[in-house]
Amino acid sequence: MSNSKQLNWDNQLESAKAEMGEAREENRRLRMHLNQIMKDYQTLQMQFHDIVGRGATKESTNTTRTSHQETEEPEFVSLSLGRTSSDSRKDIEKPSKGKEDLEDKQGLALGLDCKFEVPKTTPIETSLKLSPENSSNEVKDEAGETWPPPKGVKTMRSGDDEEVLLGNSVKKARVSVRIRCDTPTMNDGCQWRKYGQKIAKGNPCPRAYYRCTVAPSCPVRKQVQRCAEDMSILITTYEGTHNHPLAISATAMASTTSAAASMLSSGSSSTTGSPSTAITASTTSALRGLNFYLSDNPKSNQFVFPYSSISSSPSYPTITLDLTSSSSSSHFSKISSSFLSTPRYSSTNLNFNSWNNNTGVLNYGTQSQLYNKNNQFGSLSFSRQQTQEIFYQSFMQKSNPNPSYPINPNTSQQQPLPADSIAAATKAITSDPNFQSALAAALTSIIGGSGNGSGSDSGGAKTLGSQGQNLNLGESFPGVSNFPSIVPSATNKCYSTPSLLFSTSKSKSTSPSNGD
DNA sequence: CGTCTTTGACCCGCGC
DNA sequence: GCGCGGGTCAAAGACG
Repeated sequence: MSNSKQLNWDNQLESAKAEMGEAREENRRLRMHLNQIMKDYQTLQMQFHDIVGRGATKESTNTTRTSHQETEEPEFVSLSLGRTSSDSRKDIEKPSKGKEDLEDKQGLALGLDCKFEVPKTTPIETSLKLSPENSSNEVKDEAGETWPPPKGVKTMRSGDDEEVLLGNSVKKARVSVRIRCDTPTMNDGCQWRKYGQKIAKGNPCPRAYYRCTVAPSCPVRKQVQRCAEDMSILITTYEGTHNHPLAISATAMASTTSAAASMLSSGSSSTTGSPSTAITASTTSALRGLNFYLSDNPKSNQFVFPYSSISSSPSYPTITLDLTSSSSSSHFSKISSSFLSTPRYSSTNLNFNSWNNNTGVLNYGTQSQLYNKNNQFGSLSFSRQQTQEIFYQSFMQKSNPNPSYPINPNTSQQQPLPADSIAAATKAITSDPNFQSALAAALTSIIGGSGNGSGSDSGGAKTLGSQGQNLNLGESFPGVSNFPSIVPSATNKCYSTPSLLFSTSKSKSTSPSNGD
């Protein structure tokens, strides 16, 4: 009995080792990639700062920009809010494409470099995969109300030029984000001030109105409301484009919003309310960012929003990103599919449920298989508390795999964790809405990652500070100052876009320190 | 004391 | 024209 058992063990061990070996290699490769990406990022950042520093001659700098854009893209994308996408692509491709290409697919790049593989030339006619039913549904819910069309149509508010540019004939496009969140609002990296609250028809939950206060003239507003059917779902609707530099954590959402605006504007020309809309490359890229790397299928320019929908009511087109799922059990997969890839792949990607009991190791190892399949992040399995770090770690481990993070096959080997506890934790994660939102946020932020330098982000501390703080990755990652930030936070906080927002554990009181 | 949230009132657009 | 509903304003209160 013991013999056979041991044999069994040996076998398992061997296979595990083999897997680990593979994983290790992958790891190394990824690390290298990461390194390179970091370098690129830094370079770009520097250039970007350079440009920015030179000035606010931005208007006229367009020409200059183009030359620089290639490098500054990551940040630029965010700042330009979807208008630059097309340019951005350029740079994206620029960095050793061949290599990155791979990573691209792997999703490992996580948009650090904003590598949208958007088809270059010309706006792509992409068919948004939207479910009309959904769209109508959701939009009805949160976006159904009509926002005043301050900019394009009615009046040009101060500093709304951008919007006007985006769609003079289109009313403000809005982006609705549905996410599971316990907090009254999700931290999207911006600073908001509540200016009103109303009970909307058809929803017992009051709708709160927020205004971006990062810049006095910023036209961006958002509505926050809980879903009537599922109170755990927070629906945040954004409108407008920031007319100021954005905090790193805010860029994702911002770019999405503007991207949506542009997309919808372009789409509106064709058919409102039609499931498919013509999108410009820029839009795509931006939205992609929001979607956490939907699908990088080379074959498809298809802009896949597995859980998003577009609704173009005659005057107020809205994109709804559903980062939740109605079924609590599967909601995570939904999210994962949202940002990892198309649904068909999603299940394989984030194996929060797949715990290797035999080895007591989190399933990172299997990534080799999954990895090869679609390379979207590999398969990551986390234990709740470690998840955040793991996630983060997967980026950071570049130089020193932290033994305490089971994600690393090597380490896991050294530090087998009690399968039970981990399994339980994994389960917990899977079912923890907070984690989902945090994860989503993290991804978003990573993707949208860009200049946090503004500090506006942290400025949100006052308003949103309570909801979460950004701990600049730079802190823990000296080399990268503007790297996406990590936001350790209270368990029940939600983050929509901000950086690596990891809910749960860590220090929930990191707020004030970082931002500035 | 300053800032932010709350909340009732007001304004505006839309449908009937 | 009227009523309804959404969105915004702004005074008052709360909080740090």
